[in-house]
Amino acid sequence: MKHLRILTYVAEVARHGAIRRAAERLNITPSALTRQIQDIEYELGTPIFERVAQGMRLNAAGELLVRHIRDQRADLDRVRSQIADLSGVRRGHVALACSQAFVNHVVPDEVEAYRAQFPQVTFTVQVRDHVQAVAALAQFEADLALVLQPPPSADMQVLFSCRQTLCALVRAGHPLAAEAGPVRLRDCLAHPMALPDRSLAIRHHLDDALARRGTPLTPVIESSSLEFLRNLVLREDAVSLQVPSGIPDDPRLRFRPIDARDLAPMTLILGQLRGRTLPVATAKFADRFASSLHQRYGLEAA
Amino acid sequence: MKHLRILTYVAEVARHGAIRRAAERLNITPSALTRQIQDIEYELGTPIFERVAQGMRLNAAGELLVRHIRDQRADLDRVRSQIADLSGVRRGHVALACSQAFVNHVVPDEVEAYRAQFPQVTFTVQVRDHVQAVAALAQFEADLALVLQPPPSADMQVLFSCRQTLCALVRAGHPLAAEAGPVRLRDCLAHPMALPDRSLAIRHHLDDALARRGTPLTPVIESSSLEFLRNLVLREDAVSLQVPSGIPDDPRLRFRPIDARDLAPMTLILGQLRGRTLPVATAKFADRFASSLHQRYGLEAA
DNA sequence: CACCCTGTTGCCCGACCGGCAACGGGGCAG
DNA sequence: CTGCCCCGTTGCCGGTCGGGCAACAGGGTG
Repeated sequence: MKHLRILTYVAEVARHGAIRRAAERLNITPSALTRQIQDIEYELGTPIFERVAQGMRLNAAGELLVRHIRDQRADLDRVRSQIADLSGVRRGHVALACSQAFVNHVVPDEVEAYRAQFPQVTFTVQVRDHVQAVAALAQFEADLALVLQPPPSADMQVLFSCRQTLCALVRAGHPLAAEAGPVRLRDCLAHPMALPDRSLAIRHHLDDALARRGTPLTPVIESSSLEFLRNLVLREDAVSLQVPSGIPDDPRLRFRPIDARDLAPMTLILGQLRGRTLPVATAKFADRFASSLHQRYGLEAA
Repeated sequence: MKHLRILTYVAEVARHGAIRRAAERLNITPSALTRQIQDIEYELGTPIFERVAQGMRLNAAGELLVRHIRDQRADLDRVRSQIADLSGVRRGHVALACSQAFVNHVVPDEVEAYRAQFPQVTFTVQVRDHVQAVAALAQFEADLALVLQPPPSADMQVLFSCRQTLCALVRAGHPLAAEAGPVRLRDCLAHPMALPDRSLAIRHHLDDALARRGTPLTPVIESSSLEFLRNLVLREDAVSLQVPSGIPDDPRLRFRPIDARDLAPMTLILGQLRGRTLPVATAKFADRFASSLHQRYGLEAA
C-alpha cells in the first residue's frame, strides 16, 4: 500500500542500521532516504535515530515508532485478508517457522492439502531452531511456529500441543531392529551414536536426561542436520535419536520408541504470537493444522 | 502525519457519505478525491464504496477498512503521546465526553488541576447524554466518558464508579429548605416540579421509579438544560431534581437528598472504550480523575 | 421534460520525491 | 599526523503524481 512507503523506509533503516544500506535495498538513493527520515523526525518533533559514526541507531522514540509500524502493517495485512475473504476468493499468505523435524512430511502434507483447496494462498516456510522460531513470531517474521520444546515465553500462545516420544533410528538389519516395541536407552548407547548437535532441541532434551543420571555421552557423529544423520544411519550401523513425526517413510529405516523410564516425551507445539489477530487465511490454516495434528498425534496435552 | 492523508480521505467520504461534501471539508476538489478513492480500491482489488444515487455508501470491505483506519490513527496518537512523554515534555490531548451534570465544577476543576501541572496537554470536552457518550467512545470521538447511569455496554470499560443520590433542589427560603436531611419524594411532588426532560438520565431514573409505584408525574417545567432549571428554581418556588455533583456552590440554592426509600441512588461512571490503550497523557489524566472522584465521592461501587 | 444532484474523466499545472554530485565529519591504518 | 573510507547530509535538477478546472454520464424529482 502506497501510504506505507515512508514507514517502510523507517523500518528498513532501523533494520540495517544505516541509510546507505537501507537505500540500496529500497532501490532509492541515500539522499532521498535521509530526507524522508528528517521529515518524519520533524513531524514527530524529535529525532528517532541516534546518528553514530557507524550509521543510524534507533533511540527510544524510534523503538516505539518501529513497533507501531510493525503492528500497523500486520493489522493492514489482516484487514486485506478479511476483505479478500469476504469477496469469496481466499487469498492470503502464511509465514511459518518450524523445526527441522517437520519439513519431511508434517508441514509439506499440510501445506499441500490447504493449497489444494485454496490455491490463492501462498506460503513461506522458514526452518528455525526452537529459540529462533519464537523470536521470529515476536519480530512478525512468522505468523505461526511449529516447534519441539520451545522455551517458555509469554509471547507464545499455544494453538496445539502434544507429546512426542523420542525414537531410536537405525537402518533395517541393525541388531536393534530385530525386536519391536520400546527400547531401553542403555541398549542404544551400546552402539555408536549419530546425534543432533546442541542447536537442536532433541539434543538438549537428551543431555538434560543423561546429566541428571550422570551417564556420560560420547556421540560418534554430531550434526545440525537431521537429514544428514538419517543418511548416515543408512550407511552404517549407527543409532540416531529423532522424533517419529520427523522420520520419513523409508523402508530401509526402522525406529523404536525409547522406553518412557529413560526419557520423557518431548512437547510439540504449534503457536502464534500472543494477542495477535491473524489474517483470515492464516487463522484458517492454523485451525486446520491444529486439528490435523490432533488426528495424527492425539489429544492436546494439558 | 502525511502518510495518513489518503486514509483520512476514505474516512471523510465514509463519514459524509458523499465525495463532494467530503471534498469540501478536506479543501480539495471532488475530482482529486474520487481518484484517490479509485486508487485505493484498485490497490485492494475490490470496491470499498457502493455507488448509490445519493452518494457513496460503505460496503462490507469498506467497513473493515474504516475500522482499521480508526484503530490505526488512535494507535499513532498513542505512540506520539508516548514519544512526547519520554522526551520529558508532557504533551497530549484528552477528549472527554460528559453529562451536563459535570460541567459545573467536577470537570473544570479537574482539567484546571491537570493543566496547572501539564500545560502542554490540551482538552476537548463534549457534553453528551449517557447514550451518546458511550457512542462517542466507540467512534473514537472521545477518549473518556463521565456519565450518569450509562446503558450497559460491552464497549465500555469502567475506570471508576460511585453512587450519587438525587437531591431536591430549591431556592433558599423555599418551604423544603426549612429542614435539613433526607426529604421524602411525596413532599417534593406537593410543589411545582421543574424537571430534566427525557434526554437526561436523571429523568429516566425518576420515571422508572415512579412508574413502578404508579405515581403520576406532572412536571410544570421540563428542560434539557440543568442550568436553565437551576435558574428557574432561583426565580420561583419550584423544586428540581439534580445530582449533588452537578449543583454549583451558590448560597441562594439549597438541596436535600431524596430519601433512599423513594429513589435508589444513581450510578456515576468514568469509563473508556474497552480494550483500547489510551495515550500516555490521557491515561494519566484518567488515573488522576478516578482518584480525585474517589476522594470526593467515596469508594467505587462493586 | 428539465433540473439538480451525484460520481467521473480529460487536460493541465505545480509541488513533491528521487537522482546526481559534492561536502563535512568520524574511525582507522599507515 | 595524514590519507582513505564510509557515514549522513545538502544544493540543484528532472520526472511523476496529486490536485484544480471544466465538461460529461446517470439517477432522482418536480
